[in-house]
Amino acid sequence: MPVTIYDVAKEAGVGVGTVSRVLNNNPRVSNETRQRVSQVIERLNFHPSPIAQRLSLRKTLSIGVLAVYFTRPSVVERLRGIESVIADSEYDLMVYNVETPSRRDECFRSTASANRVDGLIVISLAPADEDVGRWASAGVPVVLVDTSHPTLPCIIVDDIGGGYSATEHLIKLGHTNIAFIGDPIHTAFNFHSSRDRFEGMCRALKDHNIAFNPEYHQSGEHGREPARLLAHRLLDLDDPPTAIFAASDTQAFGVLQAAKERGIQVPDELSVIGYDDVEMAEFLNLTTVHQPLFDSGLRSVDMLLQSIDNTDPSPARQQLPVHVVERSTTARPLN
Amino acid sequence: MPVTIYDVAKEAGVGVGTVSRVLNNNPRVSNETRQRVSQVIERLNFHPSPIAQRLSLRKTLSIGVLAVYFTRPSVVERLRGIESVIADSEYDLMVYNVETPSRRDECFRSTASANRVDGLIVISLAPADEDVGRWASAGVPVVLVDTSHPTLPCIIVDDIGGGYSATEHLIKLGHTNIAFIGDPIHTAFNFHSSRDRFEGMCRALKDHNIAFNPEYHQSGEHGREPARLLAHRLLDLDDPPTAIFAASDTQAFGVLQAAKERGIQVPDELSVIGYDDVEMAEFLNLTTVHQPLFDSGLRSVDMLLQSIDNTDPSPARQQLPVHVVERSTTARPLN
DNA sequence: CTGTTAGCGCATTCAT
DNA sequence: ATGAATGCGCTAACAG
Repeated sequence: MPVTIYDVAKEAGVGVGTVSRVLNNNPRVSNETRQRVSQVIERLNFHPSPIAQRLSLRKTLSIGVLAVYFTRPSVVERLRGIESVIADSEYDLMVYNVETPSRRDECFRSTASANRVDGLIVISLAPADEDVGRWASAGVPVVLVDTSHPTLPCIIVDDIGGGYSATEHLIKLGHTNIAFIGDPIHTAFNFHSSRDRFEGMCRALKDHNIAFNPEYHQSGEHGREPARLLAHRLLDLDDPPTAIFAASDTQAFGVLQAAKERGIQVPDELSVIGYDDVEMAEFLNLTTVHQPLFDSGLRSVDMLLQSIDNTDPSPARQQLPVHVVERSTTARPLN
Repeated sequence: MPVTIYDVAKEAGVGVGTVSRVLNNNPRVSNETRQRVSQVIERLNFHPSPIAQRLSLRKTLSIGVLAVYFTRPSVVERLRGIESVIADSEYDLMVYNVETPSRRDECFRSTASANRVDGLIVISLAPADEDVGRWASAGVPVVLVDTSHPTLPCIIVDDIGGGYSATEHLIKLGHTNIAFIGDPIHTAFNFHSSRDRFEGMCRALKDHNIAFNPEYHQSGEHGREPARLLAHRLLDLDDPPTAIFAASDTQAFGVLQAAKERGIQVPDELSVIGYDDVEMAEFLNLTTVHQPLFDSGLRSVDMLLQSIDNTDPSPARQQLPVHVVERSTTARPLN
């Protein structure tokens, strides 16, 4: 039913090889026949079958993106960066959303067989050596975003540094009673960012000789609502914190909500700082740590395309900068 | 380099046909050989090449989703619905994000050649008859979401009804000075939802014998910031509205921001109602019109898969219900 | 039940 | 410069 390269060849009175050549802008074809063939292609509205091309080329012409909770604002922003460069390439974008460990394993496995994707971008998921081995032996280039592995190229942000900066910002304002709200220590996906940001906080505290009250460390499922509950718990303390550092903007929003519910003024009675600088952060005037999400997606594709072309196996490692964006949820403590 | 079906066949001492049969659970294989072949498949870690399968089956085994601004909260939610059912199917998900008319046209065209996708879901973009014709002649099933066409199956929400309900909610509260903030009348993509919601508003006003002040109709680029500016313009009026209906939650957020900037109390001095009920709406206690976004994605895939299997050309048309969710940004007008 | 073979639509030698 | 032939990896129809 669909028109094939043979139809074009016959109609133009040439061989399929010639048609293929004009299709691929191969210079080894006379201008005259090129014209003629092009006309026929146009007239027959012929489009080469991507699938046949792929089989013949032994390439899938598509790159896969493996994301956890691709509905989260930060992930969406990364995806947008990825899509923006893929759109201008010859590749198709295949999205795999994972929300359970089993789904993750399935995705890790299925992408590791040849002929599925020409390259893979993994966001925030830490692959095991075993997974990395499978990709390697299948010859599938992989670049990691917001996660890392010794033998894989990756784009990371300095979460420890970010946590440090956020805390330092608070300290310089005069806070010493600083609390932290983050993800559980052990998540199903072994996320590291919340942990690292907390680590950065601890270092900053230590560098400034501020003792950390263990009660000030609260963690729970990622999300606004859990964070709201944790904030209440913090505010219920005999000696409540004067500032709260949330491991993500989403969680910071929960803190804001809790403060509002108790009639606690932000930033006068309580300073709040988040992390990510998602779009809503600006709207809510949330002081937060900005990280280049869109850019991280962008760069990951660049790296991937590069490692697809070059067989250069240099496991590059880019660390993107972060900086705190001061808005109106942080201020000097009252007394 | 990759292990093929031939390798398996040779290793197992059978023909490729047999291997193919066990691969596809064809019953015409003795249990004994099935065992043996399976073992070899396992041992060689063989995975059939999807591309070769596709070429042979004359199916792409992938479905495309064409979305505008897939970073918008409402779109993300739809995508999530789509992905959730695709993940459990044999199909791959290819995402095409369009942010310019030319990119849209390119996508419309490229998906309309056979062998690109087995089916297509188009979100919020209104295809021209010409496009529809191309898909039809290429034999590509298409289902529309949040947009429609006489000859295509589509999932829509009752935007007019939603606009009507939102307005009625305001009217019942006692408002008569009701303004509207929406997208431009003519957008690059000819979006209809904002228009329809406004239409619903007009009908409600008319049914309640309330005259509409033309000055109360403001439209501008979609987004929080433009909406904020429009809200200020509204509030600058000699006879400012006591309630504002925004065509989307994002725009309602802009209105909230403007009110805050002027120290206008919401809902006491100004009622605000949005549309969509995105996640942030709940956080901000925004009264809004809820529409089943996730569900719309879900259903669209169901319809698509169905119209891929059945050659049943019944252009189904599902209209999903909407309802206003009353939270804390609407109240009786002051006087 | 199972092996063999002919496509699927295109890219690519290899001759010419 | 161009046509013919071969292969990409798999499915399905056809023999046996």
